[in-house]
Order: sequence, then C-alpha cells, then structure tokens
Amino acid sequence: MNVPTATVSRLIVYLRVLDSLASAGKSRTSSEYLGNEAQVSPFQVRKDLAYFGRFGTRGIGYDVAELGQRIRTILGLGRSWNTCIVGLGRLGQALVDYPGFGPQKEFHLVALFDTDSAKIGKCFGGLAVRHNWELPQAVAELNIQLGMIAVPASSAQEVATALVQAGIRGILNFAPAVIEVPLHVFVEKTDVSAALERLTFYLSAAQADRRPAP
Amino acid sequence: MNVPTATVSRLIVYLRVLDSLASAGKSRTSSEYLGNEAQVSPFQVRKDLAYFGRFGTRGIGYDVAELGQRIRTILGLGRSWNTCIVGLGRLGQALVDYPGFGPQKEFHLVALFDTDSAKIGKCFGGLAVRHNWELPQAVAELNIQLGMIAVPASSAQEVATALVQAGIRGILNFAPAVIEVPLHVFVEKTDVSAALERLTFYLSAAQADRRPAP
DNA sequence: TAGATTGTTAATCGATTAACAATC
DNA sequence: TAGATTGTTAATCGATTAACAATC
Repeated sequence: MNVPTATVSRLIVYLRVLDSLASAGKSRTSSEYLGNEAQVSPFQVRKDLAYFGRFGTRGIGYDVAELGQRIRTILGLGRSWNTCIVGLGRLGQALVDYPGFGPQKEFHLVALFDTDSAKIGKCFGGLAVRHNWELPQAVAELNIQLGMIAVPASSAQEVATALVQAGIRGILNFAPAVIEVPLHVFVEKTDVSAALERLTFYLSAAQADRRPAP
Repeated sequence: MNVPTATVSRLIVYLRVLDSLASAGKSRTSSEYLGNEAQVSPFQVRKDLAYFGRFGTRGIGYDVAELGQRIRTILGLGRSWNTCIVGLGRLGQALVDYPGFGPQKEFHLVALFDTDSAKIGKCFGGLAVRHNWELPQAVAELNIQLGMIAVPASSAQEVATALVQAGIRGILNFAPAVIEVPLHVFVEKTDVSAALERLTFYLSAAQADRRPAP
C-alpha cells in the first residue's frame, strides 16, 4: 500500500488544524470539520487517515489530542532531527532564524557550512560556519540527519552529492535546480521562483480559463 | 482541456534546462534530453508540451531558443509583474533580497506593508514600509498584481482578504496556514515546515519502505 | 432506539505511460 | 531512402469521490 504524496501533505495540514483546536480547548472533532479547515472533503480526510489505521469512533468523531499525537508519530515528529544548512548567503542566513528551530521543537540546527573563506568561522545564531569539507566529520559527530541546500543552482548538485556521501538521507533543496540522488535519499524542494511562475501562468490572460487542480 | 498542475511545474523545469542549454551555446535539443534533465520520461515532456501546441520538428527535435521563448510566453513571463510583500519580519526582509526581483527580471518589487508602527517608514531594498491600510491605494496606483504573505499564520487569512479586496489576484503564501480566497484568485504556497515534515515522514523508520510518488 | 459519523469498498475521474503513425 | 523524433491516440495506473455498511 503506497501512501500518496498528497496524503502526506494533507496530514500536515490536519495536524495544524488539530493543534489549533487543542489551543482553543476543544477535545473532539470530525472529518467534516477537519475537511472544512483543510479545504478538502470529509471523504478525503477519512481516506487519508485510513492509510495508517483507525483513529476515530463511529458516531462520535475523533479525539483531538489523540489524533494529533498519532499524526505526529506518523510524520516522524515524535523525535528530534538534527539539521544543517549549506550556503550562508542571504537565504541561508534567513534560514538560521527559522522559528521551527528551537530546543522545544522537533528540528535542531546544529551546523552551518559554506565554501567562502570570508564566511568560515563567522557566527550565525550561535553557530560558527565550517568549510564544506568538514561535512563528513560533522555529520557523523553531530548526528546530522537533515540538510538544507541554500547555494546557487550551479553548485546545488555538488552540495547534494557531498551531503549524501556524508550520510545524510533527507535534503531540503532551496536552489532552483533538479538534483540527482540515490534512491534511499529523499529530496524536498522549496522554490520561490517556481511558485511565482505558477502564479503568473494562471494569471496570464491566455490561461484565464484554466484553473489548477484542487 | 485542463492542464494538470504538475505539467505547469514541469514546464518551469524545462524552461530552466533550455536556458542552461542556451547559455552553453546549444541550439537544438530533444524530448529525451529534456526528460533526462528534468527527471521525467520523454513521453511526459511531449505530452506536457502537447497541451499548448506543436513546438518541435519530427525527426529533428526542438529549437532551444524558440521553445524557450514559447514556454516563457505560456508561463506569462513575457511581461513584468509588480509585486508587494506583506510582513517585514525576518522572512519578509529576506524576501526583499530575492534575486528574482530586478530591473531585467519579470518580477518587480514595488511596495512593502506591515502593521507594526516600529517598522512603518523604515526602508528595505530602497522601499519604505507602508501600513497595511494603504494597500488598496498602493495596489491601484502602483498597479500591483502579486502579493507575498510573510506574516505569522494567525494573521495570514486577514492579510489575504485585504490583498484580495485591494484587487490582487495572485498570492504567494509563506505562512503555514490554509487561506480562503474567491475562485478568481490564485494562491501558491511555500512552506518550510511542511517540506521538513514531509522529509521526516519518509525518513521515519516505520515509513522507510514507502517512497514518494515520482 | 435513532442519529451521527466512522471505516471501507466500489465507481469515477484524471494523469501518466506506452505505443505508433506521421513526417522531417 | 532510412533513421530519428515528434505529436497523438490508446492503455494503464493511481488518486479522488461517492456510497454505504458498521457501530458508537
């Protein structure tokens, strides 16, 4: 049974809805409510959850705290993940301040890398920048599991290869480039240019009648 | 005929490949080459292009410059787009420096908005921050077509509503929140937390045997 | 019990893959 | 002409939607 990528993305949204329900002091919810908030059908919510088991009570609905906890576990958020950033240009520096990093959070920023000698040794967010060639050693010593690529497109592949060789299996690629990795490595991408260009596609007069799939 | 969202994303990748071919001085290419670079099948490349017309020559392939130009037009990149940023926290400030903004580029940053009185009037990238309530006037006067939301999740919906009321029809949402807009408005999202969480899902031991759809 | 809402199976829809005829 | 490669139609695959039986 293969879980669709879209299902994983939606689980993340459901979890946020559950978290805000919990903050609001609610203890019970339904596939209908979750669907409304996530802008998907109740069918979709139940189908998505069904990939992973049974989480609710027929006739009653879901327990907010319990479902939240179980989705958290499914998403691998029950533990902490050591993360590094490669490339400390403007984007890399901005990522250091990403609010998802913190002692109470799942993601810990533990190392910074660059190849620019002017940057090596500089500190950002309390971490000194190391040279890329320290990657293998640092990944092993600091037990780094995730790498963020914040270098120009032209060196993204090189950095990805170095991360993989150092033993990293999860990469978040911010460079506007397709990177090639072995099958056991997972890559996610976040690309501002591409997002803007999708917008202009849909806004363009010629495509005014075309809507993105829901 | 409805164009799949995935097709639009792939066109963007093909365009990048074509641009780098052009830089390398190549004048001709094939669906096989484009597919290799974009990590999709040659079938997929031809099918994607077929949504928009005929671009190649049987037996020969595609002209790099011409196909690039035509994809650019399809994506609405033949013109320029005035853009604003709402929210000048760390993320908003980093976006000001986004290299896709520039006089030679398709995207022009023309206004900044925030509600924090400590930020109003401050300059970033040569632009003074205005109060959100200037949105309607500024959108009209500066002919702003695109808005980037860089505020916390808790105020994302409010800002989206304000952007829509000001007349903006294309929104790039960086806040980790689902926003609701009228049908004629397009929303793209870029969400670092969600990308990281998809990675941890796939990396988690329990899901180690599950691969994302290609 | 009756009403509500889940979990699951079946039907539909859409996208991807494959095959091949067209043609340079 | 023969080889190459597109454009397009057909087949397959997968995801979404719908329906409904299970059950609290």
